[in-house]
Amino acid sequence: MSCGERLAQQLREKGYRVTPQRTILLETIAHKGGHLSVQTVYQDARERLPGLNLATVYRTVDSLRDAGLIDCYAPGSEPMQFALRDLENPHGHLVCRSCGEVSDLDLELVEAFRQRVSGANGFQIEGNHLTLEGLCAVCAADDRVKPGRGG
Amino acid sequence: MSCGERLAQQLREKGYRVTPQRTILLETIAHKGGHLSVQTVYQDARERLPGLNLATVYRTVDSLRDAGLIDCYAPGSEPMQFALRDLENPHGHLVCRSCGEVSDLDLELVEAFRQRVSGANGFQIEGNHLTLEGLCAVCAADDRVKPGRGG
DNA sequence: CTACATTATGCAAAGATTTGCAATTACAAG
DNA sequence: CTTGTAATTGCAAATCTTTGCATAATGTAG
Repeated sequence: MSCGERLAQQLREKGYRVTPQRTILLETIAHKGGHLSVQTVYQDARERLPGLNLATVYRTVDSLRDAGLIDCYAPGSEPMQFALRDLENPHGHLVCRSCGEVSDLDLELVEAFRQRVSGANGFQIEGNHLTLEGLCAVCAADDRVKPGRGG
Repeated sequence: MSCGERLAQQLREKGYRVTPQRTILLETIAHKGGHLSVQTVYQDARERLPGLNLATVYRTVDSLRDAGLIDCYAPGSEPMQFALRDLENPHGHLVCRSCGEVSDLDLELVEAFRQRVSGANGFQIEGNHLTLEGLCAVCAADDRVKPGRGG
């Protein structure tokens, strides 16, 4: 079973229908790998399925996210991005507000926090979808980045 | 010194210029209170400053966020929302993916997590801007919400 | 108060994302 | 394989958000 087929199977198990559009989008996402934008995936997938509509890509991304196959995040004010969820090594995302760099966040670190929040508020944070904004180590060290804004 | 004046002062101290637009937007935000959308604030502020442009509101919200006067978050797929930062009681936001409810997250809970992440990745999470998605206590208890999607 | 450098605004256009609706299609059941 | 229902798609239009550029305004220094 190919990678794309396995993902389609996961999707079906979540109660979603497996359509040619979704299959091709899933294959495209898996093939490209890394952090993707809607536009990127759209243009790539369109070569194999010319009639594909942008709205479908948006809706599919939403479905894939709901199904837990991909994780989404919005780096800064740029268009949304997403990545295939890594089942071997589940992790969150840390997005640097200054340089836009996206790094991985170990889920173990999240878990303790998750439980404390759950205990205090009853709120269930989604560890896997977790995306946090802030400053990466490099930019945080750079004093110029934010303070006072007085370059 | 009025509330709006104090906020304008904070803005100036961060290196931003204080313009009529910003002043009125700040007053509007402070006056309305709670969780606001760009549209809401735009329409309200426009009554006092008819020439006000929507792009200016977007840019101002961005500046206020940078200056740390407001906190932004995007509940679900709806338009962005924001709220005046509560200096007396700094907190993050918990947004329920199911019902959209926004609740407050005690910053103390975040702090320990923040430090662990900082230690592991050198990444500095912005506690004050922190907005987390997940399921609120009510929706999490509701079994129908997500699992299997086989309602 | 005046002049200056820089930042902010308005406007219009572009880009990103969502939504309503009719036609199509996947999947389950017979 | 045929039938029926509910989910999905494409399309077009509506929303939301960002951006380029010329003009106007702020805050600083003389």
